[in-house]
Amino acid sequence: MDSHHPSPEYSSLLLAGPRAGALKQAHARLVVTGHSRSLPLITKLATLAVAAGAAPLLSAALPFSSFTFTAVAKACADLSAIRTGTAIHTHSILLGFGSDRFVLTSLLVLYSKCGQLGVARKLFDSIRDRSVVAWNAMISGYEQNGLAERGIEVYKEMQAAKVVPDSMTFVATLSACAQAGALDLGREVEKRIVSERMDISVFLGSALVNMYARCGVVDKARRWFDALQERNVVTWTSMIAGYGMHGHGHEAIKLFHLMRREGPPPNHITFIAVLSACAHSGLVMEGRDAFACMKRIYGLVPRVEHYCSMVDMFGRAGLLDEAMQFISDYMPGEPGPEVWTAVLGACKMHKNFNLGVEVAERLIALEPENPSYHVLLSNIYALSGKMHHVEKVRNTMIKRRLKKQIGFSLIELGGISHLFRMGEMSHPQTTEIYQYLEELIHRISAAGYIPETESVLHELEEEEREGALRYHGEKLAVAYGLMMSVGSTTPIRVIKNLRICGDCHLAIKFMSAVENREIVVRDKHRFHHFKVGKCSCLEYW
DNA sequence: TTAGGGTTAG
Repeated sequence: MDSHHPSPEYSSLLLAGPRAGALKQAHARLVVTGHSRSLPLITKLATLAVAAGAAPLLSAALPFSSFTFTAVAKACADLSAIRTGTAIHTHSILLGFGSDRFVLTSLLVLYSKCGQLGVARKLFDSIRDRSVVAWNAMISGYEQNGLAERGIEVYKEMQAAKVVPDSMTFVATLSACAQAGALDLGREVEKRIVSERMDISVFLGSALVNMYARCGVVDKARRWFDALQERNVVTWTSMIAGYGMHGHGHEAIKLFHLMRREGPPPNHITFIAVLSACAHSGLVMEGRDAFACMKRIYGLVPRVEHYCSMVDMFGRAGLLDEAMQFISDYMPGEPGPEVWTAVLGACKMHKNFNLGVEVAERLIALEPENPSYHVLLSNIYALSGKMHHVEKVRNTMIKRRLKKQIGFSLIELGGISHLFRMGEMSHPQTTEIYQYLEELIHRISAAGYIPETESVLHELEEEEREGALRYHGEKLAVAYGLMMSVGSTTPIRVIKNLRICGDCHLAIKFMSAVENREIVVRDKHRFHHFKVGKCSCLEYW
């Protein structure tokens, strides 16, 4: 600025003088005309503001920079303060930072942490010359919000755009693969990491262990675990959880003991993994021990998840009385729906209908609009043969317009995912698939398979009841996988978004035997490894 | 000097 010829802005400040109201107007003018970052102008403004006794004006007048916005946006993201964050976003545009890529990336993160993926994606698309950081933030944004497939798409777009990935790209993408069960892509990423001789940080190492564990290749996960230079609590927890998820409870406990001897101290999440592993393998004594040492040795106060796991463990083992006792003796406060769901699961498993109905009704009273509780109640009624009650629950659901989640199964062949809903007809090879499935059902029936008709009663929609069992998505997906790989020995891998039903579980056991193929199904919560007519879950699901 | 990361389960 030429001090001999004051600019109009400078003049307007002089004109305003030490008067708060006039200074506010002058400041607004600076902002609007884009001079709010001019140090001489701001200094003059500050001097006059102090003279006017209007110091609070000052903080608002401090010069803004991209640093200000990234710092504040990050703070908002950490606090999930979306309202303040949105205000910051507006300010950044008004003050001329609307296309700053640092600011835009930090806002992208803010919106994705607050679950607003649509806005995050718009910001991402608006960034010119996106840095690798922006790409990574978008991939992990989708992944963290449960939209792993979208994250994978972004990774593929990134490859197509020839952006050079860094280790964080791989960490985020591996996490997306783990969530989506995209083993093929996970392996591809692993190949890149290895061939580029990338430094395997503890983050990247944990991501690899986690990917293999959650994609159903536990031994490969363990090989990575053993090969890592550095392991932290997350690495250990991923591996233990991996064992638990696959029904290898003893391995999980063994690793947990090793961790206690020579690893980092376990945390809350480690204990959830350990307790769940015990619950799914019938290791009640080991679970009790773990729960006790959690408080006594590690000073960790059990949370509702831990209580749930304990109840779940007792329940699965058929110790319903102990489960109820545990709730009343140990759980502080009123037990919430999570705990009752665990009890209900046990009632269903061990055919304790009276307690089951009581608990289900209690759950519906707690959350009347939650469709899954109605489904559970109807399952209990169906199991106990009270068909008129099943019908009643069904009618309630229709009246309240409660829909249960639509199930689907995925199978990945040659890097392409094929999706099957129940009775799926849109696949180009539909006719062949159904024909193959029919033959398969014929052969497993000859081997002794009898459909579990009670499962069909769980289906609440009218159209689903018509021969529904026969054409569940998982059966179609498995049939497709088998049909497309006759003569091969590689396992068939299917991912399902809900829990597998009893009938499909039985049918796939038979399929694994008559086709002599290993079939791996990942359902909403666990893995089922079917091999020569047996499943790794040992019916503990 | 600014922006991005790995874990549980129902």
